[in-house]
Amino acid sequence: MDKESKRTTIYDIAKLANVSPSAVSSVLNGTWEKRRISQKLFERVMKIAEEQGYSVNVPASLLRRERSNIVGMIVPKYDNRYFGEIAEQFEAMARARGFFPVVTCTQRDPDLEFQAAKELISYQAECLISTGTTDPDRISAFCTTSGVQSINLDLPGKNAPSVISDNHAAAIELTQLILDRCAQDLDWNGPLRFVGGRLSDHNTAARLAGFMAAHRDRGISVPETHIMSTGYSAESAAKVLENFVPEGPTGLFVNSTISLEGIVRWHSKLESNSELVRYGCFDWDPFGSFLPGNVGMIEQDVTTMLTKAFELIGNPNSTNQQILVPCKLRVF
Amino acid sequence: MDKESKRTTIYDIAKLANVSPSAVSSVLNGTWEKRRISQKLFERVMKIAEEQGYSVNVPASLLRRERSNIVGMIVPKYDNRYFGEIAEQFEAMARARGFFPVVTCTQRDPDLEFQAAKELISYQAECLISTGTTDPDRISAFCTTSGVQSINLDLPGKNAPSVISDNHAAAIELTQLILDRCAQDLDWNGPLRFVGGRLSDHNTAARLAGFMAAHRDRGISVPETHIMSTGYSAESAAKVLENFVPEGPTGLFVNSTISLEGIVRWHSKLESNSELVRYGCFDWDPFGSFLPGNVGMIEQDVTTMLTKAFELIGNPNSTNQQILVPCKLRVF
DNA sequence: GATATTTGCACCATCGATTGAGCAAGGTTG
DNA sequence: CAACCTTGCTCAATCGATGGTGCAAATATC
Repeated sequence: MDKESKRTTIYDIAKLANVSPSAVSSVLNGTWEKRRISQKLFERVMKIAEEQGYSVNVPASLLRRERSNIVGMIVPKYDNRYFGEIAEQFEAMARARGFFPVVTCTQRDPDLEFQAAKELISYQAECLISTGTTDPDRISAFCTTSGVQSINLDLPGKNAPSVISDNHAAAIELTQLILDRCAQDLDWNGPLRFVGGRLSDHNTAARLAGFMAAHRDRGISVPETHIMSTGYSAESAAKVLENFVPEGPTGLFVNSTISLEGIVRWHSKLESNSELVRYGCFDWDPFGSFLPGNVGMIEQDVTTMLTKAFELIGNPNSTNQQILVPCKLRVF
Repeated sequence: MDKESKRTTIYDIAKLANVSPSAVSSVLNGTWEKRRISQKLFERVMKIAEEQGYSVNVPASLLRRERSNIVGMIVPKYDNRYFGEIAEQFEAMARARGFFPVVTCTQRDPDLEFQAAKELISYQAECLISTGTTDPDRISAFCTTSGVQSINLDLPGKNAPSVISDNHAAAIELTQLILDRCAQDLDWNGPLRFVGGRLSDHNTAARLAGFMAAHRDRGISVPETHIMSTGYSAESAAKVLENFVPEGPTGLFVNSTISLEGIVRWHSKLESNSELVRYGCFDWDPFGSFLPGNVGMIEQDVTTMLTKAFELIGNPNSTNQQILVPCKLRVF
């Protein structure tokens, strides 16, 4: 109880119960029956342990055991529903499977991502899930060297199995929806503009490909100036449209909720023709359906993605395949 | 490189470099100069360590050292900007201060909260920050027994210092804003309705007190039926208003973004008089300003709250005080 | 050139928990 | 009652890293 009092150990309890530390250990870690400790001693030790507020020293325990049960996850941001849900569900699912989840947020910074990965491995994580990581291959390579399993989520990599959304298919659906609504509401047939994201990133590329394919299917050609991918931030999305004043019907394919913030800001400030704007967004937000002009959003299937990811954990013969998970189109 | 290859240890490196493990250890943990290891040996060991992809076994290291530098945080949800920012900034600030942050999300489940707290302590966390915890005192009590510092964030407790928003003052401001807008836009003077949250929870109580005070200041009495606190969920907020059809001007004080979802859903489905509704929300969301009828939101000052919290860490003579942090009113 | 000092490392106990091996007391079997 | 089994524990090595202590070899001092 002193400031100086160290946490109680099995040795303290052993002394109090007048038994050996190994007996205490087996009581506290559940192997007491296998080790033929009497019920009576079990109860005595448990009582003392509770009185003393004992809790295992996990690091010490880890040192001796073979498995850590720690599963690490790297997430870029917590500022949207998608990553928030990934983190939340990952933790819940990991716990349900007897793992100890450790999630860390790396701000889309490749160096921080790598650094955090190394830290998680230092803490003896058995598996590392890299979510939306800018440079997943560097992390996977390091994991391989360290003998740690790694899995990519959301963005694929070459050095580890990847569970990602079927961006291409969903982008086609979303593009069709926006085009349909533009035709229906505005009597206008595109082409749409593609806003947000990074062309160098796999997901943006796949979505853009779907976007183009949907246009191609309808015989609509998209001028290069309509591809406005300037990164993942509300500011850059607002900026790229700053000087764009729609002179007639306009349709936008918005690449993320973070870009959507910029779009909505731009849209709300339009002095004219704002009612001639329709857009859809790849990613879901609970307030999305109340935004004027928003015709629908893509909700990625986090539960299925994580389920697939957990199926890979501890499965050493998994190849570096890409597992595509279909998305859900939410129509407003 | 085998599946079976254990991670490389200082002993492996020692063998390869033909030196003692303790020399390797001091090279790798930075104490080599103090321990008078030659520059030459330093370089030799570092080279081998890199080639072998060595990374410290933190648990083993922790076992021997006195400090773990682990700071744990419990967060209820990642489904809104407030907690998302808390988690994100906590991690960044902890890293900047040389700590290893571990955040875990406990779904507003008191048992899970307690369980997670115990786990974090087992992992030798030096300090535990309980954010928005239903039963913080139970956790603080356990921390005290275990000799671990604990700090409450967002919701106060009696057994540990608490850093919380000045809910009362901000609620007064928000209530005044909504009342002003109702008067201005609708020529109507309240009383407003108070929706969402739990009356048993300190923040809801403080906000309600502010809400009532602002009404009292203007000589407006609030009927009991206007207090509609039915918990933290969009469903319950929508449900409590399900059968309420405004017959004239209506003003709402919404207690959280999660409740706001329900409110907006209700509002968007109104068949008449929806233009006679004004509301404000205690909590900020980037899409909030685009929601029709929303006159303003309270943004809690996460950075200041966390700064205060970090000032408490390692400060044993901190009393179980409540530190109030002012909020920012965002007017739309 | 003898002594003192510094340099450069190795040795070993230790942190707390785990676990294979071992052993004494009591019980069973023939 | 001897041989054997079961019960109920204890002993001691071990996991990987750390750091106090010690000790040769190299260098400096007079």
